[in-house]
Amino acid sequence: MFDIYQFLVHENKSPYGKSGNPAFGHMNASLALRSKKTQPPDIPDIPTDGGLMRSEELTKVRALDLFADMKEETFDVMMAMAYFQAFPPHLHLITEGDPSDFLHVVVDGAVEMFAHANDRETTIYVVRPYSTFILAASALDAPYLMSARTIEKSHILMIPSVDVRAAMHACTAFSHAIMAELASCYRGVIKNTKNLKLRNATERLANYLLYCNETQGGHGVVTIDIEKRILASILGMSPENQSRAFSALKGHGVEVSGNKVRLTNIARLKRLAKPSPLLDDPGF
Amino acid sequence: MFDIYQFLVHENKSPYGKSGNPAFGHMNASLALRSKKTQPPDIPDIPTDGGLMRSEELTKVRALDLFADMKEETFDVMMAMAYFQAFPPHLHLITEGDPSDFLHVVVDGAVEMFAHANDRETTIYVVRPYSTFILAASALDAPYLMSARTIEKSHILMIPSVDVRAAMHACTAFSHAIMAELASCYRGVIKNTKNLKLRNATERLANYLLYCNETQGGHGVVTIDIEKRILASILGMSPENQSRAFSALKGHGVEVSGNKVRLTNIARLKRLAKPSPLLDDPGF
DNA sequence: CGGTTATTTGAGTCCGATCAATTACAGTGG
DNA sequence: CCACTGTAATTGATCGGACTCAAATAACCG
Repeated sequence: MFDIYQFLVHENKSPYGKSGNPAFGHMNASLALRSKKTQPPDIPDIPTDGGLMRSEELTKVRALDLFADMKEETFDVMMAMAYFQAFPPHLHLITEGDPSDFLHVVVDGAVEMFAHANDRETTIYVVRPYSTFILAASALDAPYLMSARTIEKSHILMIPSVDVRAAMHACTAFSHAIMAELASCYRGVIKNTKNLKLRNATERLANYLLYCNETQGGHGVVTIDIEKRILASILGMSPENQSRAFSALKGHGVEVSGNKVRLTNIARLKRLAKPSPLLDDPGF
Repeated sequence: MFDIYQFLVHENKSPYGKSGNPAFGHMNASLALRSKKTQPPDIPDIPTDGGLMRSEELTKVRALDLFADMKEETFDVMMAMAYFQAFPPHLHLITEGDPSDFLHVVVDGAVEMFAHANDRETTIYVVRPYSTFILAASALDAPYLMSARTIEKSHILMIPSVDVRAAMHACTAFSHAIMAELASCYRGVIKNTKNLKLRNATERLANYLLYCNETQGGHGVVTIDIEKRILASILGMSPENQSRAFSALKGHGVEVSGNKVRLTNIARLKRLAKPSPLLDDPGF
């Protein structure tokens, strides 16, 4: 299902966003070769453990909506062209403007999608397993509109875009699945836009907490599973402002300590947040 | 080609947006029946002139990227199910949350797409001929995420979503075209998001003017072909603020009078606007 | 021409960003 | 185990961009 909270955007001028391990922060990903077809850039001085997915992982990838209905043969041919690779945290994976050589599937870890203009940086969304990113660019053979970096140590499956397009022509079910995925992504970004423009910072944070509560069992105990700095980015505010938004929510049944949040009065919080399926529900 | 300036968003609390002919402003569209299959809502007390497209119009529709490669037969079958309808200005066409019964093709006029939340209204984008709207919802059989109203008297072709989906299953070329269109739309909204978040109001206006200049011959004479109020909405600012942004641009080679704008120093304006293909170029 | 709507201009306010400084925290190495 | 280091998070103070409200002017339309 599609998740709008992966599609919230933030202008980020602060120096925070550019941190990371200086040994990796500004390098491109190294890629262990596993196929003959497309040659990925090979930078051998970064430790990696490229190789085969475990069968459990492959099963989960196969089960993605995007691939679930693919013909066996098409899937196998496409996967034979793919690379599976481990990346350290804070590694720059792709750069906006570059040609979209690969469709990426996050199998483990987390990847931050972001963009630049002027001298500002914006986090667009965060991708977690199991899901794909830059499908649109791959499908159109167009340049990336966003850059990507790992947040944590991550395992990523990289399928050459040419092979994705070949598979799409070979298998109707796959092309329909791509279509559905893109439609869903489109709607996600539209919802994100509505969220950003129709709600203020505090309302956005409140809705995010309510959304987390839903996905985490609905018991009023929420764990924020990304850095607050990135969450602020995702929710479209500065870290300082987010801190103040949390304070503002204390009067509405929200208790924060570190990355744990307790919602003690969900009805009250909803009165403030006014959640709407046309804005918040994935898959609506 | 895809146009990001149809995908700029604005929070609009002002009463301006809700104006229009009071006789039509809050009614749903009436539709003259032309086919047996899907029954559109029929509100006969609004004058309409539903009927057949002129062959020139049909040719233009057929030439859309979305339909150009369709099999003759599939196209004809689908079009036999469609309605062609004239609507007066400021007529409310569709409402967010409603099921997406039709794919709309604007053949003449202009349609404003907008959305609500809390008590605010946001204009998402404007559709002009020849192009479609709410393809994503039609393809997924999902509810509309946006509402739509005519800006001017408009001629709109309405194709029942069920027939769009049937055609998509009957014709691979069509499903691929839908896929490409959705990918392009997705990228447009991402660009819009970047535009909104990485540029301030004045920069957004400056880039819009540069974009208009490109599409209108590049001679430094630009006509703004929508109400300034709606443009402000499209560019993500209040009308008042837009007025001030125009003033701010006077020092950068911009002369405004009514809806005519002269760009007397394009290099200077570009220095301010910093246009980027990853943000401004349709089809990039 | 008169009435309506759109645009502009001005004044004041507020939300959120920025700057600066402190506190909290995680990882590192002694 | 505890300083040391660097980053994240919070807090306070200030600033600025954009919104709101109000009113005047301009454009539009019947």
